[in-house]
Amino acid sequence: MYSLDKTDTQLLQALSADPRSTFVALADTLGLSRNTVQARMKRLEDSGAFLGFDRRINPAALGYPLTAFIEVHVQQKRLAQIVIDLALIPEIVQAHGMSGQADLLVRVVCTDAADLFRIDGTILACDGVERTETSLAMGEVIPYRLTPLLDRRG
Amino acid sequence: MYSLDKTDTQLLQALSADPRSTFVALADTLGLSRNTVQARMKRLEDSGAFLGFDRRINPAALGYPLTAFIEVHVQQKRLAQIVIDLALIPEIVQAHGMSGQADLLVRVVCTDAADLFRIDGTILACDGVERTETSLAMGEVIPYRLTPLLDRRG
DNA sequence: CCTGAATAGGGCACTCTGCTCACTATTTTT
DNA sequence: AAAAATAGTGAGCAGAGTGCCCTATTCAGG
Repeated sequence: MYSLDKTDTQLLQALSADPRSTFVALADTLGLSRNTVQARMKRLEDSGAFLGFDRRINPAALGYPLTAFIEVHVQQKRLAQIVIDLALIPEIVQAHGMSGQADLLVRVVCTDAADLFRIDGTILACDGVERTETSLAMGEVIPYRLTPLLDRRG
Repeated sequence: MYSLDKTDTQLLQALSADPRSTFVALADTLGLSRNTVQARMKRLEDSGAFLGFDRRINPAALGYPLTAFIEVHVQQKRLAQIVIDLALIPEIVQAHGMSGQADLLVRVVCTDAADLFRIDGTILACDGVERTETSLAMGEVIPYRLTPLLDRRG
């Protein structure tokens, strides 16, 4: 496994600060040549340091202003099938398999409280799902970030 | 508030399929002129349909292969200060304020179980934090997606 | 019937990209 | 110590994409 050196970290920092910035701009910022930046970026991509590109879409713009997290308790041996069933529910935007109280942590978006109630029902209706616990997200008090981790590497 | 029409939805679909695709490519795919695509994208940007750009970085590449979710119960009137304190912990990559069982749902990354234990301790040490419940994420069984929602508008 | 919005098509200067090549340091291997 | 791999630099070039401009056409609503 490839491990990042200081220059790589600086690259990632610069990219976090401005994900749109071009190779030319990065080279300029870090005082490297464009070739070097390009080579390192390619290496980072190949090594899997990037999960990909993203133009993040606001669910609210799509008409789903509410986000909720639903803990799902299931019959564990049916887990695989349940995941397949859940994947069919469009309002589920993400799900993690968990080790802990719940078996699954599901993130859903919805139009309003009634919609959330309906989605919860749909989840409960899946064969093998035993119980759910719903929590409405009031806000993202710490928006997703990796900057502090990058900064610590100096 | 601007509401998306069919063409906008198709644009977002095409972008979800390939976030890197250029205006030229989008115009080509949808059978529109480049000017139209550019105009619509600008409108979408201005209307807040995009949350921004992202070159997603793999925390594992940074040396944090583990992800966990920690439910945090707090003295509610100290919530604001607690959020500030939590924001100082670099391993916290995201946090939501919740209405439900817990007051906060915190997402952390860590190097190993011992590291998670330490981070949990740091959270508990914050003034006003009463209790935490930690769950280790075993995997992202449904990766973040908005495609099904977009497709439904078809 | 007229107006305004959306779209299309053309054009132009500029930047970025992907690629290649030659040259220089630095480090590793033999 | 000599040879070889590795990383970086600087230059150049063709192609693609962008941002911006202007104009013509279509079409729905007043």
